[in-house]
Amino acid sequence: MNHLKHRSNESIEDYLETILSLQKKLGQVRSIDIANEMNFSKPSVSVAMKNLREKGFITIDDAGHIHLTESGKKQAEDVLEKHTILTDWLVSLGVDKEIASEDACRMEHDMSEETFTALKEHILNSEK
Amino acid sequence: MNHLKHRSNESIEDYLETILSLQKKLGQVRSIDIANEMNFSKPSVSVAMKNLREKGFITIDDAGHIHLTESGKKQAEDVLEKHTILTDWLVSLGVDKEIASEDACRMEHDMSEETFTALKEHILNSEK
DNA sequence: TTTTCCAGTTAGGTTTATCTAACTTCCATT
DNA sequence: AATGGAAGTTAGATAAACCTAACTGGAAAA
Repeated sequence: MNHLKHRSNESIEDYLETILSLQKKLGQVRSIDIANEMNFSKPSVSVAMKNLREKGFITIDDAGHIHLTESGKKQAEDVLEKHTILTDWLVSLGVDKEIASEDACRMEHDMSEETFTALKEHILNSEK
Repeated sequence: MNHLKHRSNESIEDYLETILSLQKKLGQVRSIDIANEMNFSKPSVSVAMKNLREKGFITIDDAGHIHLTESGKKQAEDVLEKHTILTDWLVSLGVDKEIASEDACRMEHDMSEETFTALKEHILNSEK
């Protein structure tokens, strides 16, 4: 058992994923939309957005609309892909959709690339 | 996407799992053994053990040996089972053993009972 | 017997990510 | 023009889980 690596940026990944998801759903994204979606307070999101901006994952325009940068978008897409694939797969195993999504939301941050690749391969083979 | 439930007692589960695992490996378990195994400082473990004791998951005898209570043992066994099954399964998908164990160590806290049951079922069916 | 070492504890500090309260700004309505 | 509401920010609090430094207490070694 190894207890070294630990959820370095789960919070960041969650925000980026939510931004991308809201972008698809609403067309544009403001802090308040994120707060509503994630059930966080406005200040929490405000501070988190400042952090994401400083890390170069998003920009915020004069209207307060949030845009993913290249690196932000890449990370968001990675996480969202994991979320989607995990959820669909769990549902295909018979897990309730709601629960599958909740579990995926946590597992998506914990899987190494290697494990994710192997899982995708496995799903592909199972479909045949 | 649901952002409500969040890793309530991952730390506790990790400690309980380690205690059970060390119990099997060493026969008896002291705080220092846990600190060494998990690469945590002595004070961190000391405080965590106080917490586990207060929650009724362990007892500590005069010699400083740590024993799981019924409820502690049950939870430890649950987590350890998840760890083992997840690791074995990932390995069977071609994931490197070391990485599989690391990923399992994190994912084991993320899966609902429902998901875990479905996964076990799936593994069973795949073996046929 | 004295010293040294090891296990454990206490005190206090750090980081992360949340919260509430209270403020600012701006826009829209009256 | 004044008021009210919505979005965002700032300040300060909190909780969890780790850390280091420094202490205690007992057992083994000198």
